[in-house]
Amino acid sequence: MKFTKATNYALHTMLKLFEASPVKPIGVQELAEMQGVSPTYLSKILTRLVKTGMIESVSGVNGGYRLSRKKEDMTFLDIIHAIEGTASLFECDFFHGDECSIQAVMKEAEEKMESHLKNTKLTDLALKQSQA
Amino acid sequence: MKFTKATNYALHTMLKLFEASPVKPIGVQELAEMQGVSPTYLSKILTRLVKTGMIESVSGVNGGYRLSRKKEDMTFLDIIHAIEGTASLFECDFFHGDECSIQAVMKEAEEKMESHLKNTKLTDLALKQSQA
DNA sequence: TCATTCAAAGATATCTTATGTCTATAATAT
DNA sequence: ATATTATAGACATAAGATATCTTTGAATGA
Repeated sequence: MKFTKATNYALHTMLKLFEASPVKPIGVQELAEMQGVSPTYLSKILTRLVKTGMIESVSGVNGGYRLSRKKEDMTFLDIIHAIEGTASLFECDFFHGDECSIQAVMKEAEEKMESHLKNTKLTDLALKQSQA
Repeated sequence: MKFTKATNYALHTMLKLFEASPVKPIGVQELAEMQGVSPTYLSKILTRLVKTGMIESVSGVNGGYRLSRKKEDMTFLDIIHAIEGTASLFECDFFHGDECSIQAVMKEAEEKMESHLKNTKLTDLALKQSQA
């Protein structure tokens, strides 16, 4: 079990967009080069962020991507869910009488992780960096 | 990102062994049938638990598997690590000046989950079931 | 209007991992 | 000895990750 590279690309791109102008979009070309990944592949990842409404895409000359929401709202969990999906990390499909007690524990554990990711926003990270 | 089915098999098997006799082993045949998985495949999974010292195997007639440690010591995290490995769930291999701040957040989140899995033992689960 | 510059979407390719099966081998009890 | 059982290794298949390439469509600037 591992987070996908796509999630890493998404997080780094979001951080970059966060630090950039909220008006002038950044082309996928530049974003991709920055991370050593092909533009078309990154674009495919970013399209998923567009669909969740976290970023906007602008076609045409001088187009690209920029944040769409208030900066303060962007949580790690939002970004991760957009890429990895929202399904539970552990699913027991055996037939038990009622709910699987093992699954209950796994779910609790997952919620601890998600809670931290939900409470951490891009803002927090930018703040951290400016302090360093 | 998902936990593997192998982890689910391992957890359920451990719970079964936990509830069973600490002396008389249970054959992989029975354990496999219980979960609708082939004996050789389950055996491959259980061998990893043997290598970490959590369970013992007994060859030959009336052989099988049984717990090897004190029941109170068995944590979810031990079992999961034995199957999934202990590597971090998120690894940023980009070149940043110092540590990647995104990775730092992800690591914290993972530790929240691991903390819960480390503090939850098979004992806790058995207790829960007897109460229900 | 027209050419250029972009993102979006679809088809396809490759590699890795998950999820097994099958067979041969070693250990053990009767 | 023989039947039973775990172990190990080779092998097979399917799914997911990680892309690339090409076409399409939208927006802009001239």
